[in-house]
Amino acid sequence: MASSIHDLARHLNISIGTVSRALNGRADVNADTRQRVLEAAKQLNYAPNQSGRSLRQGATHSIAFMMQPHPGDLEYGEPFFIPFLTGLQAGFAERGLDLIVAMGAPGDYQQERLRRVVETRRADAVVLAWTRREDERIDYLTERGFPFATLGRSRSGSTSYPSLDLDFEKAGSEAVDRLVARGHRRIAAIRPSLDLNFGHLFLAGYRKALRRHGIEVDPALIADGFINEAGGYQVTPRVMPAEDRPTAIIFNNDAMALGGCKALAEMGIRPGHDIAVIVIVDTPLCRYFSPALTAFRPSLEPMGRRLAEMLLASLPAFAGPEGPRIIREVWPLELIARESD
Amino acid sequence: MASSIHDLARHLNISIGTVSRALNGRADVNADTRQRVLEAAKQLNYAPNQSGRSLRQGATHSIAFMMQPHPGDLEYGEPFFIPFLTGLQAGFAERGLDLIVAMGAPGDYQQERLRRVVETRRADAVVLAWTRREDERIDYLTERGFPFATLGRSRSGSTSYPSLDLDFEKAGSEAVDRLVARGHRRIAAIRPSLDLNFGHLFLAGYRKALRRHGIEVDPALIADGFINEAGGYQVTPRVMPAEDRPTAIIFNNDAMALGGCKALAEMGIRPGHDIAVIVIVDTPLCRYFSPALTAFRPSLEPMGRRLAEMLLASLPAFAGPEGPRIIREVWPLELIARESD
DNA sequence: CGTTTTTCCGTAAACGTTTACGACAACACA
DNA sequence: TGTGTTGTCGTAAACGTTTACGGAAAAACG
Repeated sequence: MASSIHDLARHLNISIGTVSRALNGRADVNADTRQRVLEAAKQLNYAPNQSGRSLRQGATHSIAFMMQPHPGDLEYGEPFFIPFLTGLQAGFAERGLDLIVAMGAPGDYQQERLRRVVETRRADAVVLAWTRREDERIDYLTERGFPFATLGRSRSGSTSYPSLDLDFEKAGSEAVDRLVARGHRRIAAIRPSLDLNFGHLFLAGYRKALRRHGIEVDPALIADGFINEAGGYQVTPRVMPAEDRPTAIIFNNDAMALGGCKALAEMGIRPGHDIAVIVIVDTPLCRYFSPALTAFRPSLEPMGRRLAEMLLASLPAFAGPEGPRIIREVWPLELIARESD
Repeated sequence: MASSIHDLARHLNISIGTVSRALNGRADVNADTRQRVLEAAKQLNYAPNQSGRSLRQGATHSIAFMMQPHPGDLEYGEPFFIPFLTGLQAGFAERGLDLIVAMGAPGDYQQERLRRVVETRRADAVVLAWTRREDERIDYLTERGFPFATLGRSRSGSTSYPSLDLDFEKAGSEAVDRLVARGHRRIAAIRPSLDLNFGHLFLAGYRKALRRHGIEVDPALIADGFINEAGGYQVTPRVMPAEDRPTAIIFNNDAMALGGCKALAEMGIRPGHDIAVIVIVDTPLCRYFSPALTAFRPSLEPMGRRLAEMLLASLPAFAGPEGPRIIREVWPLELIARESD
């Protein structure tokens, strides 16, 4: 059915070795021969069998992005996703690598899927997202010596891997600054209950800024819940006591913000009127919500592209002449002022 | 580094053939031996090298989903995506198949990427989305004899492949019925300008329903544009003439609807008050938009799961004892009444 | 006990590549 | 002419599996 390198060689009356060398651009092949091989390859539309190549070279020429829908994403759709992936794939494609996104079932935290990818050598490296403070995936990969990069930092695995993260601490801090400048003193914070690292960073920034402004941190104004709309809906009322209510809320996640706003509305509290709302990571939903939510926006597509570069720079096979190096970056979030604060 | 079947065999003092047979559950291996092999495999955490397996078996054990972001998706995020993929991956995982999402750059219509996947035999079959009326990808795959299934129908490639589609014709028709029942007579329709098949189906349903109600189809009330927010924004004014304006609009796409509503708002026409709006494919954005948009909702996760089943049923290697069969289904869309109509 | 069947396992080929190695011819140089 | 160099190509091994085949031992059977 599909043509192999043997067909090509037979068709040209030369050996498969020469065909392979011609195709791979090696120097020791006559210019004429190379030309003939390339033409014949196009004509028979031959492309080397990936399994054969991988087996021989010990490299799959593909990078796996471990993607794990959270429970609730089925209704939500995770709009964060496509722009980042588009950049990531572009960054790898430039170096001839395929991006494969490896999915698991929602909620099972990838460990099993990750092991499969690594142990069956389906990819040459992996990209992790949703990093946790203590992340067993990172521990596993470092222990196994398998190359990877992360979107987000972690305390696991020291700092011996490339990582690209957003400055959630600064964003949390800036959100407080902005609210305080507008006269707010009682500011609530809502974040995911998982060990997700950005939740910790955000809260650190929030706390620091409050102290800087001489405002005492009130534990009653901090809550966490499931990282989805239902989580926000469920947990928001907890930071809205009957008396001495907060006048502002910062949500660490867009889905939680939407659920939270629903809860507020049901309590008769109008976001943007009776209470100020700021969201840390902007998505299209923040823009279309009513009132449009003030939010901090990441530049996802460039981030994807950059993380691909960073991972490749750490791999001996792809690093430049100066050798592999570990790059770690923290990117800013840009405040998009809208109507909700 | 990574352990091979040879290591395992040496460790157990048996031949690699026996190891392989034990691992693959063949009958001709002693129960004791099998037990020992399985334990040793777990202990050395051995998993068969995929490249080796694929090469020998001529099968990659993976299915490629061709995903192609449209221009504009970088801001939009395509929320359709994750729920469908989650179901798709679940359906394949049950049969031991990996789903790999093969991405290309935005806008270049996959043909190149598809060829690469097929010719380098990176997957055993592919799943196509965004089918067009005349779809060169389908032509290519049928001509090449490469197995595939589609989300959406097409006129290409006869009907010799499994396909799962939504009943856009019925939805278009029901949308008109609903609007007419509420007293509307001048109803505009906006759809994507690409040859996307669902755009044709929608319009057919729209036309049929109008005629059924004795309403003449006015070409001035039908327009098409880019399938994104900018497209909707740009094209909606064209169906809003100064006199004899439509009192309702049906959008064939959520992103276009959001852009269209923005254009309407700028013209001083309030969706849900001054004009009725219905969207054919619901996404979370329709729910959160203000006014919340009445829309037709697909059940994406079950669709993904079902399409996986259907593709597998068409493959000799996975079909049941009754042999492979081509299943084609059309699923209904459920009307979610909200505030905009 | 002899013969047949069954159970279990080892051997070796094959999948499609890439690449180290060596061979051969042509050429340059002294 | 002899020696070394360069350019080009063929040969064959190797990557890690799976599997057809055959054989030896054990079991079943008469």
